[in-house]
Amino acid sequence: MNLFSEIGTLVTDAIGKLQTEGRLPGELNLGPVTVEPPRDPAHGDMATNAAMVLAKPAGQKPRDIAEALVPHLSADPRVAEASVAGPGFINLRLSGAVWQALPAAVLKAGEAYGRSAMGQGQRVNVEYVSANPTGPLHVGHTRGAVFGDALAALLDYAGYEVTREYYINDGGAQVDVLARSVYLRYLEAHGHEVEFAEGTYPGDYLIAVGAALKEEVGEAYLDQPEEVWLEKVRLFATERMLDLIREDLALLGVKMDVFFSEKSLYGTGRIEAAIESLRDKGLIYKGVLEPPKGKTPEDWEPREQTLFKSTEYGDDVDRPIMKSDGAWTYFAPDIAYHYDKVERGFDLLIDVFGADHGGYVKRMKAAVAALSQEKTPLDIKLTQLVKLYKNGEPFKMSKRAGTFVTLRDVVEEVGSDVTRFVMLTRKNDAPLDFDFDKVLEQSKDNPVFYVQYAHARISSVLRKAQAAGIDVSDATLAGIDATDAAHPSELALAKKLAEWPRLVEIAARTSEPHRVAFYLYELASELHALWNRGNDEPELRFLQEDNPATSQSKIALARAVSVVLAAGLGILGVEPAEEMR
RNA sequence: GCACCCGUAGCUCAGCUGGAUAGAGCGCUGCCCUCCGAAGGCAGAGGCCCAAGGUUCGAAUCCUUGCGGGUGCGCCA
Repeated sequence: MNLFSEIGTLVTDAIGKLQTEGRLPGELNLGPVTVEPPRDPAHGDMATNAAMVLAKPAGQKPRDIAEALVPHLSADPRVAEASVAGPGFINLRLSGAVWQALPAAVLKAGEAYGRSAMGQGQRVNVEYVSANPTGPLHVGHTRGAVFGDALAALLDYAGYEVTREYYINDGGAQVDVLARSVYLRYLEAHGHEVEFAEGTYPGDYLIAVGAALKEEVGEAYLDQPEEVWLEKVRLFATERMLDLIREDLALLGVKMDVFFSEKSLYGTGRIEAAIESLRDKGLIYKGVLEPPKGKTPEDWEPREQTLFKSTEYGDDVDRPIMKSDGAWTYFAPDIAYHYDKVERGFDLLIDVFGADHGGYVKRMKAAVAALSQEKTPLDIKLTQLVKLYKNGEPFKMSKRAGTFVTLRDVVEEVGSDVTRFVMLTRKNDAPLDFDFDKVLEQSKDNPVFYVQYAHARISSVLRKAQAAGIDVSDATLAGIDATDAAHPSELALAKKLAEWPRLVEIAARTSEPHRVAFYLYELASELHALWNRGNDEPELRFLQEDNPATSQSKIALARAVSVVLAAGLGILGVEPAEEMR
């Protein structure tokens, strides 16, 4: 049930009629024809650009085509008025009956109102977070987690089959550093004095891991060389860190379908297989790269490395996959990992990276294009930095001292719902200011509160109606036309509801969950406007104590609003509030 | 130096695969609770959409160049 696509069909049908009449050429691309809400509500309920985009291919004036379409459009009972305006827009005003039937239709569909078949069950893999398993998640990861999770939910809602995936970087040198750091904590647990040198992780969160290691192995690793304990401690520590990360994600309500281990790619021939696949395409060679311009590393010297010819697929320079000492670079297992994703048969891959990985985008796309013979598209979404504030003052964190603001810090301070909603009220590629005090403010400039408040108000109406003995169950309301909700403010609300399915498709197509958050804010705003009018005009209140039938009619509209609010909040991963405290 | 992202109201930001007179919140000005659903609502002021070219019937949106800000740039992950 999507009013805009229904009217869209009406428009294309009308064009079809003109074609059979010979009034328009038979071969026309209807792709650019859109039906959308006009910017100015005075223009009507919907507007189509059909006449303008068909003018050139049809070799006719836009206004002439529009005039010819109008009679076919106004013949439909849903259309109250069709008129030509401006350069050739056709403005449509829909009959009151259409709007009055909408709430019931929403309630019949329930949470599924707004779900779309756009994705056609295509399989999408969304990879997000993928933080190194060397410590707890921090604020930056939080934004990636929230964004990726909402994007996944949005795509699911839009009809895609979504896999949520986390890539564990447990194969590189950083997990050795972790192991050595834990070993120091282990020594400490045995009462030794230790010092955290450069290149180790001094964070307190490893104290417990060191103690747990002592618990596990006793004195076995004391005074032993690295060869004895490194691998075992690494395993032990990464396991613990993953548990920690899983707990952190759970705090936000994020659940992954797949945790994919980088280590599983080593020693199994899988990296080699992926590289071979590239070699077969003539994309692997040995060579020496130019030093990077502008910021040349101190110790630069030309060395021969094994390179991937990523420039073939739009990258700026070819990228090393093997170091001069013969070990793989980080890029090699990444290629193998994406090769695996391609092989698993996904129709679309999405990676969510932090902005600091922006330089990685081109080479990754090049790799996937080469590995899949340009059949599997890879979309990479970057999430920009989060700046923390407290009382308007920037919140400093020191990574060197190992004290950084963690996901847990944030969620424990403001809660999962607020964290998620706030982080989704900004485009992913725009930096985000996160003020611990502002996000908890109970006022209009706090969108979380504002949207929750709207939902809570409707819940309150439902409770009061029930207490007054009025049947306001969804089943009953779904059979009631909102004929007693025909005031302009009420119609405005119904019209906003009609936009929901359309918005879902736009948001999914652009992979921009923030659009959902903004829509919810607008919908809440319409609700509050109507609600407040009830102060001055009691006949606009949802609950009319002395008239159960009218109440049901109006409450059907209100309930439809809360259904959509709940559906939208569901995509964002936020629990709708039944009452405000 | 190169690549990517960004530049919209005093501030923070939306802006629909290009569409009509560019929107919201904050701040500012004025108004709305003797009773009723004010954690709210209504109205107003405030714009060279960074600049200059180009494409188009039509550009904040697409292309080119310049300016300004952020991020990143071999054998780290």
